Amino acid sequence: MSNHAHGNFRQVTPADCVSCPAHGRGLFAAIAPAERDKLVGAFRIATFNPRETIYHVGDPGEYVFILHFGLVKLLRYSASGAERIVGLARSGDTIGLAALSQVAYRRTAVAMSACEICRVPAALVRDYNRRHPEFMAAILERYLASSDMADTFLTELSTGSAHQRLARLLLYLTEKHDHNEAPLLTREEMGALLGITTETASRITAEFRRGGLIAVLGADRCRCNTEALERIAQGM
Amino acid sequence: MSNHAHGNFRQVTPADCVSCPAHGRGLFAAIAPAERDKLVGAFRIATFNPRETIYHVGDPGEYVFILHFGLVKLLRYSASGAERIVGLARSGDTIGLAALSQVAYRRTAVAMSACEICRVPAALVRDYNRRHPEFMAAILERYLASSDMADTFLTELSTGSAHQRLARLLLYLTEKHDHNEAPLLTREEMGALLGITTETASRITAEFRRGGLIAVLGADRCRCNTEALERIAQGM
DNA sequence: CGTCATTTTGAAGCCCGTCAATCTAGGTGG
DNA sequence: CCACCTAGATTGACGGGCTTCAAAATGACG
Repeated sequence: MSNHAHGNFRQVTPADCVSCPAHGRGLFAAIAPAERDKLVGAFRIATFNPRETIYHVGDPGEYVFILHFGLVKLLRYSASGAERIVGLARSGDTIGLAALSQVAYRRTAVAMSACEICRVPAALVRDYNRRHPEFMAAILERYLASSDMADTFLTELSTGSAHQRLARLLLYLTEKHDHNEAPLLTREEMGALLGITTETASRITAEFRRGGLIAVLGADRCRCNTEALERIAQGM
Repeated sequence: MSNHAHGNFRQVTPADCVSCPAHGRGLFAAIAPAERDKLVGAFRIATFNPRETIYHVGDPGEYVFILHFGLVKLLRYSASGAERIVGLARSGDTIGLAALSQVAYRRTAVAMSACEICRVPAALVRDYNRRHPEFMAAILERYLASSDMADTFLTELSTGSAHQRLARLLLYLTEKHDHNEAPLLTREEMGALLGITTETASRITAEFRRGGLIAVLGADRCRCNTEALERIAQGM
């Protein structure tokens, strides 16, 4: 199964939660540590390299995943086989919520960078919620966040000119980082995210770089001129 | 408040649930009738005319709404004020789920046709779930459906040529009706849904009509040649 | 150094956005 | 009853932005 093909899954101890990169932000952020310590025995931590699949559309939904660090893309495939990115997950985000409804995953989740995730059995979440109904608030909060992101994708990243879309994407990716840094996606990923071709993504990225709107730092990071990108995002 | 500006809200009795157009499909479809009868006293049924607002983005989320019949659009406004339709609701669908998280509505819900809705206090749903944790499954199912729709909007209705998008939209609207009928949207609504201009929506609609791909029935209904539209949707 | 994937750039064509005019239908008041 | 008004739909003309197809450049890696 593709969700077992990669990542070294190791057991989780209460100590892991204390030092967790997503501490205070994950699905279980709000529950009492003593309660959480009773659950973590069933958790597993795993790392993924770029391009590795965390779960695949159609896989039976047995786990939800809490992203500790890294960037994950959520994919749907069109009838023609082309992939479209319908969501992104970052540190603290929970993915695979469909597992809570005991159905197969609706999307494919693929690491875009080095990632660490915490794998939680969906049955355990359902059972815990049965005994602590107030936990539903935490679950609904995740779904609300995912619904919000979908709206952002539709309003910000799927409308306007290609220049505007790419500017908005860079600003979106900058949000969660310091010093106006953002992960630099491949041109193909930009295309799949924005509904444009790889060539157009490349052309505009190169243009932004020449114009000093972005500065490439490493192989996969860049620094953004947010003020200038903001102007482009708004169509000026 | 815009969600009180329209619609005649009237009390609900158990008898209403028996004859409910969304019977067997609404949020409370799975619970025991005896249990439901204890809740319905707090429900309110209302009707809305086209263009009337059910709730507005920013309104405090106090209710979830179960759509009995009709078509509702869910809107987000871009920074420039242009409206983008990020979702549609049809018979049996539940809207306003953000209310369960005790936050303001994230979208605006507007009737596109004559609608009847059942208004349910969010506090009542949260309370019922506290006493019957297994009810969470029904709630998660609604969120999953809304997530699925968002993915469809991104993959089917925001990619490909304008011809493809409009064909896919007509097929999507046909799904829930007999005899290949579909509600006929205004050109402006088509544009807001597909990320194209009103003029383009008009041009292609007229083209489809001339080509016999759709036949206008009344002011707001049409019959679709699904086989031909299917071919266009796939890019032939 | 050679290979392969990715990125960049070029050239041509078309789809769609923009601006504008015309047409249609429904509603109102004289 | 009809002239008038208005909102929405339709159609035209034009230009530009994006896609498509193609080739060259870059860079990672054995």
